[in-house]
Amino acid sequence: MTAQPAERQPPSDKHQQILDAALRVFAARGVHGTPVPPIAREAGVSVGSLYRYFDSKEALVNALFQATKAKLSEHLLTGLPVARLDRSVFDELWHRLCTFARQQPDAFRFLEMQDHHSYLDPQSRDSEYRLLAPLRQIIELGQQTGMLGTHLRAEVAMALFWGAFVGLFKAERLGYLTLSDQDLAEARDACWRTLSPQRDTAPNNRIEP
Amino acid sequence: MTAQPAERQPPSDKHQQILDAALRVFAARGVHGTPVPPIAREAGVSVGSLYRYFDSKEALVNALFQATKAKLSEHLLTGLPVARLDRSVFDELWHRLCTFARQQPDAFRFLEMQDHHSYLDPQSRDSEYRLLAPLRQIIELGQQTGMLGTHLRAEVAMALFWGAFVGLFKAERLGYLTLSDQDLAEARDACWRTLSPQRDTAPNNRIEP
DNA sequence: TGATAATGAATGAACATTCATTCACAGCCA
DNA sequence: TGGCTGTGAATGAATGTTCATTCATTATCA
Repeated sequence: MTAQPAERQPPSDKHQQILDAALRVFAARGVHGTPVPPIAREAGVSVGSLYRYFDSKEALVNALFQATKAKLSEHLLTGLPVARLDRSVFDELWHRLCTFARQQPDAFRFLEMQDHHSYLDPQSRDSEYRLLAPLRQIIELGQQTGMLGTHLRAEVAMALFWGAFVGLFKAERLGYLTLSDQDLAEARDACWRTLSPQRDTAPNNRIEP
Repeated sequence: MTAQPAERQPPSDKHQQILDAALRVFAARGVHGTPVPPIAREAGVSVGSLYRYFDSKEALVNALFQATKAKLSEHLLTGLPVARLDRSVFDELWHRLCTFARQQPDAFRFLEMQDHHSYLDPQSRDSEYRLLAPLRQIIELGQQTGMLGTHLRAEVAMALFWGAFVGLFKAERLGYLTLSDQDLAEARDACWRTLSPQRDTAPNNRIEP
């Protein structure tokens, strides 16, 4: 993008400073609830500068959404062995979800909040799909190879799983609980049991090998 | 305008009309994203009248939140047999959740949206607790009577379950899937399996009868 | 010096809230 | 009966505030 070789600190990247600040403020107060001047203040720049880097608040929201979505996609999917979905891959995916939610709580929250939907342009909505599609593919693959049960349609399985994970961290953020590592491991096991083939009550609907 | 003495419609309750309209508009556009005049228009009253019934937008949001939360509590808990949590009680609870989400989608959405949190007063936050506390008690009871597994702390189990359910309908609202009755039944079974005692991998930690 | 970046007060649009006025009707009087 | 009046709900233009955005000015640097 820029051709500067040297910049020690990344002061060149006011662009990035602004995105970072916006993420913090949006995560705390929502998009509709956040005026532009506080974003600039948080980023340590003037309002005018902010508008030098982003055409409008809407453009800022969309850029932030896509960047954050891409960061999550990369964090979850990069190098993930997707040839098959067995227990170890599932555990790895869970671990990555947890580290993202823990290390980048603002990003996680921002992506899950709904109040920016009216701002999002088609490209942002696409970026949503670029995360969800691979995840669904992984689940479908798991079902085809018999590692996951087929008692749930893949879309339904994904909605349940994703919702459960989000619910966990949402409950923590709202102060209803505090998640220990053991809690997370137990929740992971519970989710795996939900997705894995039924052993007792289900009729035989396994796929021929 | 009309001089009818016997009020056929219940125009007496402008209060209720305004609450109903606000629910519709908030569910569609969010609280921060909704100006007051559209609410009044949707309710068929003037802005001035709205302010006769509610001191401020904030007061309206809080009244609506508490009323809606109470409606959900009543829908879920009234007459629910809570002496024990067995499969039939769980199914009944699931059924009630589904009918609420289906019949009152605006109410369901409004309660789940986060963007009104900055508006909520302590009393509204209390009303949140009045729904969650009984649900957690039910889960704890289920664990004590051995109907539910103890592999998850009750708070964690609740967060997973609630999150999964919300995720299901959120995915439908966003157009990622369409939930058939069969999907809902299968999701219900999957959630029950998540909560019920582990049969294969768990050590014996049942409670003495 | 000229070009580019940064600034924050200024601008106008959109907002929440108010209030002077209208309106419908019940009670009252002649 | 027909007109007069007090009352309080209803109205929406007016008000002051907050917002997103602009731009004249200043600072920076090559």
